[in-house]
Amino acid sequence: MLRLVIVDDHPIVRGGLRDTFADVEDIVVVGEAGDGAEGVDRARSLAADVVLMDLRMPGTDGVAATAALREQVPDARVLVLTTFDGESDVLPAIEAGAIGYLLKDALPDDLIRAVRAAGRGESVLAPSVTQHLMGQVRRPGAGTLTDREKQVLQLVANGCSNREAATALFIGEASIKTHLQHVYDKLGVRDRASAVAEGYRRRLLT
Amino acid sequence: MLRLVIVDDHPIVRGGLRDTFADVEDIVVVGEAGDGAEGVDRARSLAADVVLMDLRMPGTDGVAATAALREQVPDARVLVLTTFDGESDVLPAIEAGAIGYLLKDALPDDLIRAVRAAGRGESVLAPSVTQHLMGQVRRPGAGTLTDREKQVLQLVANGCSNREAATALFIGEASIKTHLQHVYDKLGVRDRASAVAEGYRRRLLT
DNA sequence: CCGCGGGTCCACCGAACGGTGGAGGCGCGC
DNA sequence: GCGCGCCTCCACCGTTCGGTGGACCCGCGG
Repeated sequence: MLRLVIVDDHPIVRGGLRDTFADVEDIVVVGEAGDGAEGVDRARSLAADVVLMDLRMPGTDGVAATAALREQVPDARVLVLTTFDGESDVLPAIEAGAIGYLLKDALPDDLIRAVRAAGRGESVLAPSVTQHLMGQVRRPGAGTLTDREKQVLQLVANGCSNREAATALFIGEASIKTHLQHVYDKLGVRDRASAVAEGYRRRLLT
Repeated sequence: MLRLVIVDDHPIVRGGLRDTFADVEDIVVVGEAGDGAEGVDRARSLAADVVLMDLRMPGTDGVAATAALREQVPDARVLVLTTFDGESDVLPAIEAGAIGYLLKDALPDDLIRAVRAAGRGESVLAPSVTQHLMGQVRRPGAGTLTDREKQVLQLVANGCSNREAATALFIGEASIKTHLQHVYDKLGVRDRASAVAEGYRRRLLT
């Protein structure tokens, strides 16, 4: 029997999750919490096996709570369940010790399977998260942009369209597009805006 | 008679500028330099009235050279002449003490007029630069994004399309577009990528 | 010598974005 | 009560972007 604690600031969401596990024989929801700090308390006092953790919450957020849990309740597995695959949340959450990362658009069955997997110490990631994570891990050789790619990204950050960047570097627009595609692949993003964001996060841009 | 010094790392560009001023009666090009440090020396030893300064150069760049000039040769006016309106260069250059900021696509006549204006201590800015600068100065009330606008920008930085951001905030796609338009206006940019860049530069994003 | 990575370029397509000019609702302060 | 800022939403349009699957050239090193 897996003892599950739900941490989410929305009562509606908590209700939905409780329902999801209501008639699952091997899982019992032993507690709930509306913010991170409360979640850590509940998980400890109720000896949770698995904690379903939302990330964006008022007060102590999910990442901080996850880190605290790993320290204070090492036996509890944290399964992140968040609304959007804000790529920026994935790494912090996993670094903080989350064992899995699902999106709230997951099917109930998937969620149940993921909780069981978490209970066994296995990792379950949403597909899009997996992809993003691979982009990160693929670092050796892939996390590093070539000089040209950095140049192009910098120009894009400075407001250049592809055409303008092409003029700036005295090359064709097609080459800019190719470079940007490579940048997207290496940074694990799908558009120029988030590529710029990643560029700043990784201190590639000024 | 205005004594002009040209600082640019490209000999071709220097040649073109020399030609531009060749038959201007009230301006004489008294010296050239290929990098910032050299430019400061020349401007001092040749008693320059105006220094045409490129920004991107190997070694001492234009911003550093401008700052050095303001200190060592306070009588010399620095007129920045750079290739692209990389918005990121405008503020540093002006903070460093440049009196004007032109783009290299300026017409020769505009350039000549700008040098004369610089000699008189007047400021000349390229139109797009002016706009960007106003976006900066318009800070009281305009440099500050509303909470909603910051939320939208953060989502965009995290890789959301307009549609995804709309779903995330439980509002319509049209509202996202409106918010983004306001963000563009306030930050003085024209697309989401450079909005994200500005967001990081102004420490609005994480 | 040949592979490989980096840089350059091509064509095509659907989708997304940016620009414009509106509109209404809400809360706040004067 | 009225104005104003903020948030929400609409339609239309041209442009740009992203995705795909190639292609060639060059320099370096095995």
